[in-house]
Amino acid sequence: MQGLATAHPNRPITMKNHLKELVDTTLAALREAGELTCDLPEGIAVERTRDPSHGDFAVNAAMVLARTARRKPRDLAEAIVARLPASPKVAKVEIAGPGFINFFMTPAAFQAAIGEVLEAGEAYGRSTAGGGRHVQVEFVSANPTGPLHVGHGRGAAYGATVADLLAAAGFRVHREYYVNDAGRQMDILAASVWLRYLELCGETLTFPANGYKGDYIYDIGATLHREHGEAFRHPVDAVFEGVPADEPAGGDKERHIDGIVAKAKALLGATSYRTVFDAGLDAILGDIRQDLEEFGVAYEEWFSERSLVETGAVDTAIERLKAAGHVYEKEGALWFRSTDFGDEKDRVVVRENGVKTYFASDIAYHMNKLERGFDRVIDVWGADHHGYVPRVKAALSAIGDDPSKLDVLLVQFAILYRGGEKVQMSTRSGEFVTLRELREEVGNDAARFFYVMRKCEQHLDFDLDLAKSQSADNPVYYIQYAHARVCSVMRQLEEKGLSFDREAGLAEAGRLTETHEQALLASLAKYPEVVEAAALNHEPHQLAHFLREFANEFHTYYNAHQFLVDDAAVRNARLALILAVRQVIANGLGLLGVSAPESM
RNA sequence: GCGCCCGUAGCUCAGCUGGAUAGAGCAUCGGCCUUCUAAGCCGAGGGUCGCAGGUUCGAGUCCUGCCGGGCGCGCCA
Repeated sequence: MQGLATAHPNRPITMKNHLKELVDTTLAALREAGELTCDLPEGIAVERTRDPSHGDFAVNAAMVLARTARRKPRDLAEAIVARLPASPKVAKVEIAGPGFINFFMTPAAFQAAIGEVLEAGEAYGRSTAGGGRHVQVEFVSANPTGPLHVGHGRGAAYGATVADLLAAAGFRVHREYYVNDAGRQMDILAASVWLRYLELCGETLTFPANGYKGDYIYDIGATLHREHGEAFRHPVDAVFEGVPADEPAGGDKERHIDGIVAKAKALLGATSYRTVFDAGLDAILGDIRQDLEEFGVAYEEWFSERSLVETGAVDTAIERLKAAGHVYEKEGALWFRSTDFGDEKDRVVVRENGVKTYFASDIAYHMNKLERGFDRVIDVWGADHHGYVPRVKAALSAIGDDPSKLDVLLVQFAILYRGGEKVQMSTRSGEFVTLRELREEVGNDAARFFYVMRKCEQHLDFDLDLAKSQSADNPVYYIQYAHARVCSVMRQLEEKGLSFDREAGLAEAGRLTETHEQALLASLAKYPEVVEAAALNHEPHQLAHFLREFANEFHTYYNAHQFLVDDAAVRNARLALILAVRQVIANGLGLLGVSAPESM
């Protein structure tokens, strides 16, 4: 009853993989015997059937082989079935339709899942598909110029879940946040903080149109004022003297803000400027870290862009592009000829004014990633950055790295709805909906779940009312409720003075003959396949959908049958089953970053 | 104009990388609580998979061309 010798006690092989092995063995045997002379084409797969009358699994090998082997699918199917090794898990094999080989699994094969789940516990669903390969997942990486908003939230939930799924699938995962702590936007932040600070010192000024206007800038300015007094105070006249006019005054807001940044650096001097700069960076980055931590999102590394600049990595990257002959000068700027690698236009790496572009840092960063020896590098970006993918891959190609090691996963926008109406978000006025506000409104569990409910390339309609509702309509509560119900049954067991014997339950698994029970057993066995597929395809929504359906199967069972029955054999078997259900729900929700409450 | 993503039931979406008769939830209508939590369950109706071609044993899925929606096309990040 324990399956084949290939099964590891703690890492039970899935039924699907078991059948795949049987088929592979058979095909190899056929070739050795000379019955099959052609090579094996791609696409031979074991699939779950949709219709139970077709068995539990189907293999398409005969149809896929038909053309290259120049034989009729049904003849091939018969040849395969004739050589198929016997398995205690397989009850019956049939050839059907155009040449499908349908497998009917034994009840014992399904019942074994309960023991496997309870034995593995939290580890159930983990696999070694990743083979310990080292994969980096970089996600969120929002500029530390303000709090995370709801758009970042989706990237956070998605990236964290993809990372956790990959870890569950046997990859070594390195989660990383790229901190853009260098560059113009950060200088603008520092200038914004400084101006608010000057206001607190008593200066009166017109705040730049292009400055950061959020309330948090005041807070940082206030902290600065509290800790350093008037050490950084300069008269406004000196600050604005010679600075190009701002946009509302008929000027250019970009030139205006750049002028103020230059003044800040000049008036404050390097050391003081750095203090102001760091006050902004540290406050905002600290806030982001705390926000993500509270959201259940953890990182192995916070990688500093500034460190790339300071170690000369950016210069090295440009030198490598130059040495490879893919750089030229035009109109005073230094260009990377990315069109040689499929990009639609060439890109500037060093501007006319001598300042390196963000893209230059990013080339250095991705070079650095591959140098660190990751087998795969995954970037999770907002979909509005999709135009950026070709140029990064072009840069990797240009310096002789392998661009296929980089996967960029593009996450579409999340649109919030409240009362059926779109929630307006405008970053311009500084009045955006922050991730923290969202978490406070709907809770971490609903936020994490809703964010990954859809494929990443699908626009997400985030219904705030639904996320908050405590009803069956809300998939999060629906799934959590299934978990809580099992816990409740176990509490009732004690209150009623009844006993539960797990070993007896496993031994009596043959008593689980109801259709509801068989559906649950099949789902228990399917769960590891779902985790693996969700991980390899970077599709957390597959797991979310599975859990919704799985919870439905449980609620149906709950309503149809009593678990705490007098017949001890049946009771033990049913309780063992629902404990396994509880374990799978807890494991699945855990991978999604959602809690599994014991009572609701 | 060019590029990327999306188009499946009234609404929101799945569809396991090309398989067998296209599925859920919501909404609508009709049932189920003296029994382990009704935060639940059961049933019914609802479809030209945007349109037109093509590839093959087989297409919602792959290719081409249109149509519609979103996003992007800076010496910004």
